[in-house]
Amino acid sequence: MRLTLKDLARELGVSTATVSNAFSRPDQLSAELRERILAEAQRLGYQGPNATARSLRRGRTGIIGLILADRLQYNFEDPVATRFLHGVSEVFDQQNVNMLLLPSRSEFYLGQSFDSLADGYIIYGPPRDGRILDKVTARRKPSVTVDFNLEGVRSLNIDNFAGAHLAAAHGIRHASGQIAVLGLRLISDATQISRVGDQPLTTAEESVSRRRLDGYQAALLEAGRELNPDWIWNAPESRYELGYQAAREALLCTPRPELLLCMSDRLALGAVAAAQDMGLVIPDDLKVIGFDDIPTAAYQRPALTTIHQPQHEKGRQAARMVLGLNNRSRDIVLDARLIVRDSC
Amino acid sequence: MRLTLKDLARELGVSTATVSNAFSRPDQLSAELRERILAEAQRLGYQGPNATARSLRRGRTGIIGLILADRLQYNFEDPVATRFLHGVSEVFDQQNVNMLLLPSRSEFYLGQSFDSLADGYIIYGPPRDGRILDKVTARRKPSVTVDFNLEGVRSLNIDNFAGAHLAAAHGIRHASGQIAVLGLRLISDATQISRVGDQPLTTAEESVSRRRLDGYQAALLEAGRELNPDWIWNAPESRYELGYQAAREALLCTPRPELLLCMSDRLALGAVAAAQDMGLVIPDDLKVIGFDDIPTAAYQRPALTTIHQPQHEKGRQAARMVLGLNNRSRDIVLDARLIVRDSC
DNA sequence: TTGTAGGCGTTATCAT
DNA sequence: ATGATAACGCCTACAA
Repeated sequence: MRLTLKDLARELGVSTATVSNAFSRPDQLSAELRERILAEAQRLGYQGPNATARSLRRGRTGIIGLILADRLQYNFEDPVATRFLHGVSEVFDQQNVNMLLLPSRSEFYLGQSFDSLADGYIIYGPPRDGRILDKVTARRKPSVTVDFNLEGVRSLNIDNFAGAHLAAAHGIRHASGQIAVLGLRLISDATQISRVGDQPLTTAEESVSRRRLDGYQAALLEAGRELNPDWIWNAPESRYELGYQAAREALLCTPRPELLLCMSDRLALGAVAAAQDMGLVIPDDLKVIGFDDIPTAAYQRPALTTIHQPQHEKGRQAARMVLGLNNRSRDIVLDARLIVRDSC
Repeated sequence: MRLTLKDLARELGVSTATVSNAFSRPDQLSAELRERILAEAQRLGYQGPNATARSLRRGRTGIIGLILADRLQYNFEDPVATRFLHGVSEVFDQQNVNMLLLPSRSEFYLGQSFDSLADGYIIYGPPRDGRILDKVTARRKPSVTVDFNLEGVRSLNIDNFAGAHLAAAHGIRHASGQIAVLGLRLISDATQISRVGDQPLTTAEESVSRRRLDGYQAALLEAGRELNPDWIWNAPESRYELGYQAAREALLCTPRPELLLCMSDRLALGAVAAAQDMGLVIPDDLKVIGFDDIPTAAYQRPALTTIHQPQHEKGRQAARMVLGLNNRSRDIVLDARLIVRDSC
């Protein structure tokens, strides 16, 4: 059987309170007694207070939950997510906080409700199932939404509208012909590439991508140009292959687009490959602008012109917000900036 | 004040047991009553059983701890680690298991002992502080060590010796001149690049890298050649810049090495860049072989010849082992294989 | 099918 | 400085 604090107390002939103090509040007992207790614990193989019991009693666990919009694995695959997590973990590391990774599969929350284990939540992207959000907000624990907004919860975003605006404005300065957009999650529940046309789009509140689209459109409008929904493609996920596929479709249309505005670098990199495989030269025959500024965007030849968003810093900020280390502003919006390289 | 199961029971005029069953064991009560309870819970804003209390009572949490050898952030940065986590999370996703990421900072375990929260552990790489391992093994929970071995704990490794042997054997078939090794964590507590010389090395038990070194040496010996410790450089971490720096040092020596055996692809990619910056042409002037086969190794020009290790599969296996889904063999060793590309 | 009650292992409060 | 004791919120025999 497992040793408990009580066993140890009995063995030593002291009270459980004292043993507890020996581990958790050294100032409450004499150094000498504490020493004796710790030594005995060591000898008997007692590993310290049971974390579950302690959490129950104390009302907190030292764990922050990260609710990830996508499948868990996606977040280890996509450099955008990875860099965000990297930033979060940097702060958690410093603060001795544990990170519980929670996918947003609804079975999880609706059934098991492990969620109450965490002292707070970072919600990275809008969960597919909205009921999860209800659950989290009902807990009234410190929470931060990232890349979307939720009534009554602090949020952290980049300025997607402005970023997209920069991209489009730069793009049309260099391309006068047809423009196509490779969008990301513009349509709920899509599972494959599709031309947007008259399908209903997500709203600006719930989606980063929609705000990017609005940014593109505003810039075009200001230049007296227009973006027909038929020239917008939607990808359900930010993946190279989907970018390749969508770009291929777009580039086979007439008139062939001269500018591709892509809502992620991974889509853009796929698009570049597709163009090259069709014998097009970038940026001469086709200009491509990405979004995110992932590391590969800079390595790639031609290097990708894109919008930089500070993912790592975003992660750090999110962590600081949820831990209450950042009590200044309520909502935070970080800047996005244009990085001009070779593709446009 | 927070609602508890008891409050809900009182409100409804039923027993706490019934309410508990409504949430956790639907078959124990009439569908009708359950419905009523759930509805009332919804109405009052009761979010389901408190996870901490439930865990205390049940003795398990549905959480698996991942003890990461390095700083937490390193694991989101290094593609080798990332792909491993990706594999783990794939299985956890399916099995409705939560993943608690634990860095191996000792303060954590020695003081707070949050560790007992987990139902089991995957220990990815040897923690810097060995006492952590004592703590974990003392808990007697299902555990798996990855990339190292620990008495009494199931382990998962790739065949590092064989992999390195393949690399070296291939290398000397194409290069007859001087050979240099860019090693990884061959020396404990190193914090920067250093030439190994007569510094003491880690043992084969505790380190992947040492087994790789043995593999290199065995292959060279079989070919009647030798590897002088003066031609081995050590990097404390697998990073591009360290590879660059070490390679630069090595390539400035006389005779200039013709073959670089690198213990990670990131080191190798840095080495390639260093060589190119020195005006060397790969593979004509210098041959480079990496280890890991990270995605970039294939993209890069010249594409990197390297040893493939199935990181994703390794993650899946580790997850299956710790969850007891894999009751066949005790220890597992996965194959590594040579991928010949352009750099050698 | 539903209710009663003891205990999971701690820690905080209040005595002594 | 140390001890006694009552929670923390839930689950599960067992009884009804």
